[in-house]
Amino acid sequence: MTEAAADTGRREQAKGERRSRIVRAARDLIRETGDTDLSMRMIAKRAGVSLTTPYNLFGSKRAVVLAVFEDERDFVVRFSRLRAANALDRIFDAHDLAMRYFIEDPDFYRTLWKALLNTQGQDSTGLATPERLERNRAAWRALLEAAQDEGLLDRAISSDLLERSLSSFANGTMLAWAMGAVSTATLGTNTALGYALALRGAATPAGSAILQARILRCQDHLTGS
Amino acid sequence: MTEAAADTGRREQAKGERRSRIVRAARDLIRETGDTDLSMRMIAKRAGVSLTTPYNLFGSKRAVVLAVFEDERDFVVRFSRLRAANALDRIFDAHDLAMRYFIEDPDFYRTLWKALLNTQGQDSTGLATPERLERNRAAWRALLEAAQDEGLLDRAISSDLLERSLSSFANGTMLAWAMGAVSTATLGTNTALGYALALRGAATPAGSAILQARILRCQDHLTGS
DNA sequence: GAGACATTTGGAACATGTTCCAATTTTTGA
DNA sequence: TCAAAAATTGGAACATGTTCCAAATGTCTC
Repeated sequence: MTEAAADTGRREQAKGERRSRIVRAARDLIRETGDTDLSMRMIAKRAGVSLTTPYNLFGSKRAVVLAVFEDERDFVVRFSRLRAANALDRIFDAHDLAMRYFIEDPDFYRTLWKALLNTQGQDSTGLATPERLERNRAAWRALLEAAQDEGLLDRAISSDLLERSLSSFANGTMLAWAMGAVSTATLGTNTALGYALALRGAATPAGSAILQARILRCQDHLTGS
Repeated sequence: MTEAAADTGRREQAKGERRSRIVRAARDLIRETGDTDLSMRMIAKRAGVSLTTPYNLFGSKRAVVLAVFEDERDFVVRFSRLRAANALDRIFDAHDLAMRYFIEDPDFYRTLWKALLNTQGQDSTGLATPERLERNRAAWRALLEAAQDEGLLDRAISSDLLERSLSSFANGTMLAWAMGAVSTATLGTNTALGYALALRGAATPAGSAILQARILRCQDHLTGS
């Protein structure tokens, strides 16, 4: 009996097996039928389990979809590889990294988003698992603090609150996108513009110049051809 | 037969009567039972109409809720009465005006928001009627352009895009609030901070000073006691 | 007033998310 | 090996949003 037997017992292992089969079934169904026909009964049938099993393992349809979302999207691990010259550019590289998912597979992620917005129950756990959320926030805060260290962002403005603002802005744009008010083509530039504006509101003179250039570039891209 | 008889016929009048009875019933139900028990069958019973009538008149439950929302909330008409010294302060006064609804009646509006987020159908008409949306946007744009005229915001940055950014930010924060990630107590300051950051990203040096003060004030309010 | 028209009505129906239950299978611990 | 514990299973049930239908009710035009 090993020391880590507690979470590797046959029972837990089978549970994990079923769990991932359900997530995979949900993902494949969204990929294939895009939005329509994503019912718990179908997911269960596809995963080869009973209808009640997903409820035992996840609790609700929303939780299943959330698991699909988090299974697909873990870009934070790639943050360390960003190599842009200054911290502000690294922030926008990270932003590109995050957006790429949505832009390259819009139908899939739009469906996911819309499903996550359905919070008729009283749980409403937000758009990510608490742990995942905290990891993401910490990664973004690190980027912001690097920009402060490089003298591009004002130290007087809390990196925590700034991160919160950027995140709210991103979610607002994603919401507009999920509802069809923002096209996939302009999604990336739209959020980049918002990031640049908010960051410039917290920038030192040195950072402000860099960000102004980016703002104007985004603007050209959105208004010009 | 009067000149405006076309839309005042007995038939249309009765329709409008039923329409407003349904909206009123939905509003009262949300007010009384807060979130739970807002079903089409209940709305219909309360309004004294058949279950199919709301579908004839509005099309979906979401459309009924949207009608409740717009019936309650038309703050734009009060914009003209804002009398703050400079255009930037007027923007924040307008923001306060908009937020007051949510802060003074959080349960009601949270329920409304959550219902509007449910877009399982393929219509997904956004968070407001197109006409209403355009009116709101125009009002905000006017405020932003006034700030440009007063030399507080940079003319090089499009008021249209800036408005879009502010609106996305507000929606993102409202989303977090509707999902419980942001408390009602901090909702106003949270959105104000985001507005101040984004606006400062588009400000002239004169405007920048005003906004920096506001940013620090918001920050104190959010972090301090 | 009479017929043509438009709407509402009641009711049933469907697919959905979710919960409950007793019966069954699988895993665990001695 | 065997009994106890834990989980899945099948099935039914409930409330929901939504749609369909024939019958009834109202309104308009002549």
